[in-house]
Formats: sequence, structure tokens, C-alpha cells
Amino acid sequence: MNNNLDKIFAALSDSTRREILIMLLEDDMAVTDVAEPFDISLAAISKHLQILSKSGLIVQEKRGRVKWCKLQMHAMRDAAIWMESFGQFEQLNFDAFEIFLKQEKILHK
Amino acid sequence: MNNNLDKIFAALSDSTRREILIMLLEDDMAVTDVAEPFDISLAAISKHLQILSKSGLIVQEKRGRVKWCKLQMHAMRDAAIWMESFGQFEQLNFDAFEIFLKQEKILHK
DNA sequence: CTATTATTCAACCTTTTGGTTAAGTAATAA
DNA sequence: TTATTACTTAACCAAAAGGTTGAATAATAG
Repeated sequence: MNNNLDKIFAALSDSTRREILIMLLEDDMAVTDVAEPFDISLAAISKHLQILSKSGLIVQEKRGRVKWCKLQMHAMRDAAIWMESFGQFEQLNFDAFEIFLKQEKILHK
Repeated sequence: MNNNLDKIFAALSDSTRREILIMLLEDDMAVTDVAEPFDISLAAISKHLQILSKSGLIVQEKRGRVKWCKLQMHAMRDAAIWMESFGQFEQLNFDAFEIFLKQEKILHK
């Protein structure tokens, strides 16, 4: 029933995949470009991207011969909401994070 | 590579383990009582509890012949911070997100 | 048309995961 | 002392995860 939560948490349990997600924060990327910083084969990256796709954390769209990877922020919400039930949500407002966010918002306005 | 984030997300990727955590929200529990609602063997539950222990999400303390399982809320902090800041930083500066994670020792590289 | 580029698939390997049953340990109750 | 209770460990199994290499497909460039 909670199959998708399974998949999201499983997807996040691998550091290569978490790094890929961080890379995709910046912009959509082609598979080859995603693979570039890593020491593993392109085929291995392709598999990681399939796992991320099946979890819903990314979507892949083929245009020409290039397959673009796009982050799906809303997919992480399910998992974030689950964690929220543990009262961790408020704890995120720890000082450093809050101060940082304030600084960033000031810096970007 | 952040091994503990790996372990926390991996621990959360199994619905049996998530259910156990929810049960432990209410109160500390003995292993046998944790196992009671599930259809799998006690040995299997024992293994799940070891995985949860190694991830830091619970601690187990033996008193007499009973081993008590106790939720460790703070252990989810790293994972929760990773996820929540991931969303928060979407519209913020990407480099700043990585710097923040390094400062918080969530991203060790 | 041919070569190159982008990506996946297929076959294989090893390690991990999630489960089983049966036996082992250790504390308590009778 | 013996039986019962509360676990863990060991040996095993099937399936999944994460990696490899090499071949296949499909779009584009020359």
C-alpha cells in the first residue's frame, strides 16, 4: 500500500542517487551529463535514473536522441509528510537553518 | 558519502520498519510486543530491529530478560534536514545549499 | 549512406535483503 | 531444579540491488 514511500525512501538511501538529485536542483540534465562526475559506468547511472524515475523523484523526457532528467519536487513531499508525523518538522527550525534562510532571502532580494 | 544517511533512508524504505517506528511513537516496547501485530517470525522482527538500531532510529536496552525498544527522534534529524532543506532551497541558491549541508555535516564530501 | 553520439538492454557477477526454521542462551516462574 | 519466557544466532533460500562489459537501438552529423 505504501509502495511509493518504499520506493522514495529506497531511492534516497543511495548516496549516488542523492547526489544526482542535488545536481538536478540546479537544472535539468541529459543522462550523459548526469554520469560525468561519477566513476561508475553510464549503464549504472542509467539504472540509478530508472530507480529515481520509478520513485517519482524525477521524470525523463526524450527530445531527439537526448533524454532529459527533471527533478519532481512534489514527489518528495510524501516522504517529508511522513517524517513530519514524527514531530521533526518543528525541529527543522533549529537556529542555524533559520538564520541561514533569513540571510539567503535577504541576499536574494 | 554519508553512511548514516544511507542507513536511515534504507531503514525507512521498509513498511514493516516504518510501522514499528509508528508503534514506538506511543511508547517503548518489548521485542515480543513489537512482533505481535505482524505475520512474520520473531526472528525476522529481531532483524528489522537490528537494522533500526544500526541506523540509530531506535535504541535497545535489556532489562532482565526483556529487551526494550525506544525511538530515537533525533536520529531522523539528518534525514529530515536533508529532505526539508532540499525543498526549502529549491528557490534559493544551490551552492549555498551544499555549503549549508556541509556545515551541518550531512554531506561529507 | 556511414559514422558518431546518446542511451538502453542483456547477460553476468557478487553482496545485501527479507524471509524461513531450528537450535542456543539467559532470566524468571513454578 | 525444571519449565517457560524472551529473545538471538546459525544455516539456509530466493529475490533484489549495484556493479560490470558488450551489443543493440535510434537520432543526428558529415
